[in-house]
Amino acid sequence: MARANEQAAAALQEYAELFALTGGDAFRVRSYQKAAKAIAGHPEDISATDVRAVPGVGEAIAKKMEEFLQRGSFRQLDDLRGRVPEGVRRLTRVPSLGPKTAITLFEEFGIDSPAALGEAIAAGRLDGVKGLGPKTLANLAKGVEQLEQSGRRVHIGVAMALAEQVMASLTAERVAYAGSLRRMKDTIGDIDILAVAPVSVMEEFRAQPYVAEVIAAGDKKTSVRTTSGIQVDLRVVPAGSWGAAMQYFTGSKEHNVAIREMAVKKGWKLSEYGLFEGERVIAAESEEDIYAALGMQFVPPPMREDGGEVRAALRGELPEPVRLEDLLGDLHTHTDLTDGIASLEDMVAAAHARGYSYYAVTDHAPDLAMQRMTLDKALEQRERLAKLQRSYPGMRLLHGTELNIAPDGSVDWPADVLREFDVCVASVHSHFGMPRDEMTRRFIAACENPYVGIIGHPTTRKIGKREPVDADWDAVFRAAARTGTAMEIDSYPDRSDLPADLVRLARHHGVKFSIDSDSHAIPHLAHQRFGVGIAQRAWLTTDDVINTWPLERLLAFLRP
DNA sequence: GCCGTTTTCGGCCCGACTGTTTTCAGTCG
Repeated sequence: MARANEQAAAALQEYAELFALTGGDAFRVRSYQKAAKAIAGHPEDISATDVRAVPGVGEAIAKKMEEFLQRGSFRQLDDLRGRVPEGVRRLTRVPSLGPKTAITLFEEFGIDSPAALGEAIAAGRLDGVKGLGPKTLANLAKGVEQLEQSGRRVHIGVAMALAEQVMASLTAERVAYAGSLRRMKDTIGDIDILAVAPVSVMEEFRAQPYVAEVIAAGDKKTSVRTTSGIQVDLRVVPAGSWGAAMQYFTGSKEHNVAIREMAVKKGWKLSEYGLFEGERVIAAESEEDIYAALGMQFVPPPMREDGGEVRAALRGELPEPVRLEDLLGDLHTHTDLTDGIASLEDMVAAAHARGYSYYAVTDHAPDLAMQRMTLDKALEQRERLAKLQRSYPGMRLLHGTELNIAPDGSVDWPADVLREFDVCVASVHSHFGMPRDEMTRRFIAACENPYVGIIGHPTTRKIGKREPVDADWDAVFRAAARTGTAMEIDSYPDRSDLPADLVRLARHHGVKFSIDSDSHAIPHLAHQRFGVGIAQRAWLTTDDVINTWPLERLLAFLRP
């Protein structure tokens, strides 16, 4: 995805939020949001083409975007930023707190941040206020607490985009990211970048426009806080110690402790500069050399969590984790027939360009009323897909649907409709707060539907925004294994759902998985790499992942 | 602010849930 698109879309999205907070017309807010979404998902770089070509962008938004491309902001955005404190914007991050309440809290009570809201509630300053009863206040207090707990961590999509931007901005012989980002954790606290470069790279780094504050500036390490609030550490390392430095700074700390203990037992010393026997260098230039010298298999970064990988690697029993290139297709994607922004034809063309053997289109079904889906529309799409199939002899197009799992576990359509789809993904989209036992029954009922092949984004969490639902996952996974229902690893980075610990648990029960992008735009197709990271963290092999399987095996699995 | 086999103004994805209210506002997907 072009960086200019992302940044321009983020500015427009921010403007939409601020516009709503200042009481702006709701339809205009929606226009801005819609345009922001379309720009972010537009395959062409808007700094190189006319932004008016993006659907939902008219003259007024185009002017704003052109000004943004010129100078990194636009006048109306500057105005509103000056009028609304940053903390008031963060108020709307509190679940169930929207723009109307946020602006009231600010204007009438001077509450200008989630923390201030927490204090006001605790002090009883909002008791008896019209529209804010005791339950609402209790909910808001809980929401504030959740928000504070999630801290400054960001999801991997945000961190990866920033890391790639930083790496592209530096002049270096060699540059890479390490740390929890390289281990593909779903949330990232700060970003570690390693470089082989002259010391002048530090000055170049500090002068970048994304740097808001320099925290520490030295020859070997520079730390900055970026404009997005994320800390980035840049370390310059000697070329000869590259592997040792990557190994050391990738972590995890626990993994490194285990590795270093092994080195000590052999009378050696492992540091960020290399593996040494006294003064003699045993290995330092590559990570592979270091692991080999220690008599163990190379451990892929996502598996470096001291979760048994050291022992397995010493015995040569480390499984070969699934790789991005093992995926033969994507089984959960959307088009503009529901809430995607790209047409069926464009999505399929983009999927073909990625070299897939098969590709499923799974737009929403009628129970999600806002999507205005009907059976007629679905059948019409099936015909279009069948016609399109003729143009793609090497890629099998699968007609699927993303069903909605109702509170009782039922889905949108009866059996005679479901059986005609190639792929039925079923997901929870509402009633997130059901009690644990009811939620468990809900998932089990969905698994027991013979036509449901995949449970989509099972926990429904959104990182930093919505907590996972509560269910007895052991019971759900047992049902999934028994009924041959795959659990999805939804690769959309703010979902990252299932998370790795639950994937491990599910695998233990014998569950299979589908690593899907849940794409709503062409650039989202590439998000599968994040799902592969989750799968690697959970030690999944190709045998565990149904969309690495050849078409015939996949279809046999999905068929009731 | 965008858009048009509704064509330059008047619509704009619709419905449900929650907590508040006594008929509704705000939020969410």
